[in-house]
Amino acid sequence: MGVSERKAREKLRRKQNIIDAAEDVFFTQGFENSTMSQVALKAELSKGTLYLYFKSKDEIYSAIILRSFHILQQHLEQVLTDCAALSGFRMLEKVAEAYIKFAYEFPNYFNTILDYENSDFDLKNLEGEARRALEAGNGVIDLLVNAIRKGQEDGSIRPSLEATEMAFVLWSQLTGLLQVIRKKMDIISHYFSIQKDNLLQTHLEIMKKGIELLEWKSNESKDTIRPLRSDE
Amino acid sequence: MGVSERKAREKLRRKQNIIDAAEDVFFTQGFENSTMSQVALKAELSKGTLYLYFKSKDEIYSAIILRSFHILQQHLEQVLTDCAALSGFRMLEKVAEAYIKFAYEFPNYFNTILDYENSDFDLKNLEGEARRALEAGNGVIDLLVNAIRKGQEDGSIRPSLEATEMAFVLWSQLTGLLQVIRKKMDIISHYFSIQKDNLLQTHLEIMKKGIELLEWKSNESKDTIRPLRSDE
DNA sequence: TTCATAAAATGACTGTAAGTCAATCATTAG
DNA sequence: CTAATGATTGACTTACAGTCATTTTATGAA
Repeated sequence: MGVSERKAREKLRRKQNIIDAAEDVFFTQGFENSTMSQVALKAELSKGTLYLYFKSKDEIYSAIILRSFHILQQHLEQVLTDCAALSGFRMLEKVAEAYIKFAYEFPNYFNTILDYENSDFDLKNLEGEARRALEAGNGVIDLLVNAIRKGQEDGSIRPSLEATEMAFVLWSQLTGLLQVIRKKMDIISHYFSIQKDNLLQTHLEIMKKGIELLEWKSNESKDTIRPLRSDE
Repeated sequence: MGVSERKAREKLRRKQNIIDAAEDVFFTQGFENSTMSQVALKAELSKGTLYLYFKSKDEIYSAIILRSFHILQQHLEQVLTDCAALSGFRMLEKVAEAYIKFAYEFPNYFNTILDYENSDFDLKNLEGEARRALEAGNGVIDLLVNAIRKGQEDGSIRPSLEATEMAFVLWSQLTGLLQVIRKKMDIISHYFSIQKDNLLQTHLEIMKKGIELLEWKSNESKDTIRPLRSDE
């Protein structure tokens, strides 16, 4: 008969509509300054109805976080597909660049990822949208792990570091830097004369030296002393 | 006559009492779950009185953040004093270790620093306790900048990277990693078999390779290919 | 000691927003 | 057409941040 299937589809669609409306409201006014009534108005539903689809305001936000990770994951997967011919290390560089690009092209989605990173997750917390968001985040880590493994096999990445550990470290470090840039750059630049592009450049250079594995050639020992900046 | 001086001192002391009480309440129950009435009760004052000393609940939290940065700064300064004889790079390593130690010895203060890092600061936002917290944070960065400059002068740190930029990158990266460890480690370990100590170890190894400047000796080119793990 | 003035403290009150639920409306199937 | 099931509603409850008219306490001059 297909009635229950249709119902289920409609329920899904309405859930997505609510998330769309919530994104609109939250991204415009900020999560704290937004009310469920505003979301309801935008979704053309009553406040009570929202609670038939989501347990709480936070649950809606978790659904947006889940979206953010899915979008990020799609972008990173695209990059990895496009760069399949490159070395594992080069792929990892491309992924880092893609994450940085994501942070600037989708500032609102990136902000939700930052909120996710700062939220406490304990095992009780872990159900519904929140669990799905976590697993989507883990999916992004898996992409990194694969690139790192490839790099360790093709000899472009130091094999002495365990791939999963390295993936978490790289993800956490870059997210930390992007967080400072996003949240504090405007103000910091009143105290220090630094620019976000230079911070990212510095990060990428340090990481390159930190994880890349170079073939041994005596005239290329990049770790050794040099008179001046190697840039440009 | 000294009356107004005494008044000012008493005002300061009572402000600190309120912060003490707020720490107690916020650290026990979490900021969101705490009420101003609870803080007032703990401080043995009425709710209204709190607002004579602080503009808002957030303002009290900012005062706690300020404390956190002061405590961290004191610890890092102590380490830098103790290690004055070491190379700039070794000092930087010691500072990183001290920051990690701080995160574990003062979990509540460290958590407030994480909240600070995730909070939006725009120029209007920037007054009162919040401004002081920001400047205390900048003080920590200055410590790093000095160690880096020293390392670049004594030849232990790559001179090609600008010291202030590098300080921000190092601070942001390590904070990012500590954030993931603090907020997600419990749950992540149900999906990946990783341990916090290994993540920190990996981070420190990568950073060492990334920023340390080595004297050129052909038998020490650490970046070159090697058959197996170099650990142990 | 007394009293007027100012400073500090109070807690009942207001406004706002998350979340609930009894009542209403819509859909389906017999 | 109608009963039953499911979806929707918005007035209501609860909780808390922040306010302010009133009360209490401290100060210093007479």
